[in-house]
Amino acid sequence: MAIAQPKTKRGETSRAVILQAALDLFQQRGYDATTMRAIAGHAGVSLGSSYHYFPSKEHLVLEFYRHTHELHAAAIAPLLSREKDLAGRLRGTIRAVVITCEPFHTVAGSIFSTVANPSSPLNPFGAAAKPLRDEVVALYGEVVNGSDARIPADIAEMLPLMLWLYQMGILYFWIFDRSPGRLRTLEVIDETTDLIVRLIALANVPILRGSRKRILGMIKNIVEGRVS
Amino acid sequence: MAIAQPKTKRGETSRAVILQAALDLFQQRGYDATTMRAIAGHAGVSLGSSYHYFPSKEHLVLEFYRHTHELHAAAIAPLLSREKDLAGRLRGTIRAVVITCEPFHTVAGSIFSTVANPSSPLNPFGAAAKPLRDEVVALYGEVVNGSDARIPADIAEMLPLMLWLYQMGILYFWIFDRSPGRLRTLEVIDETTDLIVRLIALANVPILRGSRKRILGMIKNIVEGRVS
DNA sequence: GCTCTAACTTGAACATGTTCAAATTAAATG
DNA sequence: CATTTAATTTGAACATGTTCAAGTTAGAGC
Repeated sequence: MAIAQPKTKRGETSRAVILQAALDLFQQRGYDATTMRAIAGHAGVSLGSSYHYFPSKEHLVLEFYRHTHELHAAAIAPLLSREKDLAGRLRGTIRAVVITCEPFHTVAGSIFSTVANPSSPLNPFGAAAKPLRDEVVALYGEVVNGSDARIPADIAEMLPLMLWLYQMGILYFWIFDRSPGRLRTLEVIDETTDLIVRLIALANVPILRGSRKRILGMIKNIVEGRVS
Repeated sequence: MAIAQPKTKRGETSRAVILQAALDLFQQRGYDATTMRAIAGHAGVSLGSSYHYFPSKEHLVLEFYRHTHELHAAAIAPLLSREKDLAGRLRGTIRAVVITCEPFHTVAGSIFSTVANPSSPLNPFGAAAKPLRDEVVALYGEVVNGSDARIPADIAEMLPLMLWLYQMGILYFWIFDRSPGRLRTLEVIDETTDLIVRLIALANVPILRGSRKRILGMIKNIVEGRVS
């Protein structure tokens, strides 16, 4: 059940070659059409060997996610060091998510369901996904903190986590998007990022103070029980 | 692939007995632990016979949902004819959802993932789920329209659909909720329903007019491409 | 170089969702 | 009642994720 970390050169090679085969096949054929036997076959190892390094097919998906996250982080590095406007940073970051994931669009649907499953070890709120989740949330922390926007402290505290959630929402929309070039998703991104920045600015309006406090308090309360 | 409607007394009986066995076993053992062979066995029919009436195990889940929806609708009927306050109607309705679903809490997790899968015929945004989805949205229409709240027309138009989405969000929270008596979910319901009503009232504040129009326009735009 | 142990590898076996061609049943038709 | 036809039922067969006991390999300790 526990993931066996390779303790040998040979083991490392095996793990790497299995993972690479899995990534290739997922991308080529999609999640469902990629059998564990095919992965093992392409990797040149036996079926049982794959299970030595990856306790289940789902665990290979987690690596898949890590892979796309690294692509994404690399893609937005220039933007984050150049752009200071919050809306620009946010829009660029989220656009880069769907652009990075575009080659995996056909895969994404079936993967999403395994990930949304609360009883799956991979679900985004669970323990196994924590390291990756923390990385993504930290990335949004950088998006927020590197901007010249002046954001109230109580909002700034929760914002990265909420943007991570927002990103998942966009991805879910993107999965369904059949428009050419995924234009509809890009439109929605432009509109929502603008809106988010606008709402943050509005949060200081006196009449909204009360609701703002309540919303933030509630989110904090909710988050503590789940993503901790 | 297409669902075979029974055309005989005998066929109707078979379908009913299979469905009943499935509902029982799902509730007793959960989705994953209930095998198609067990369902067939308990129903006293052969494995192949089950597939004659239900193209897949997932299709049995849809019937499970319909079942809980009917329980829910019956449970809130008295409330809807008595209570006129929007917050009260909303709170009571959503509370009734989680209370109705409580016996299925252990099942719900694994079911959720099959339903969230965009490639599944059962995903809430898809065609197969439309009849049931329409019923639920209509129910929220009744929650809204039967209240004495004065709601701007543009909001009233979208509100039932958004409340349906809100209900799904609550259910997703509820699935994770391990607190005794599922108290945390009930708390969140109380807070969020209040908040929703408050935000609807705030939507008329002049400074929010612009954002309100944009948000509603965007939601309308999004919804048209998916839940149509 | 030999031995021993832990790491690694293997493939058969199992469980379960799904398919399908053949057998059976029931009802309509004459 | 006999025949025909469509509906229904069946269980074997298949694909695939997963497990596991047994075999193989490589490196540490001497």
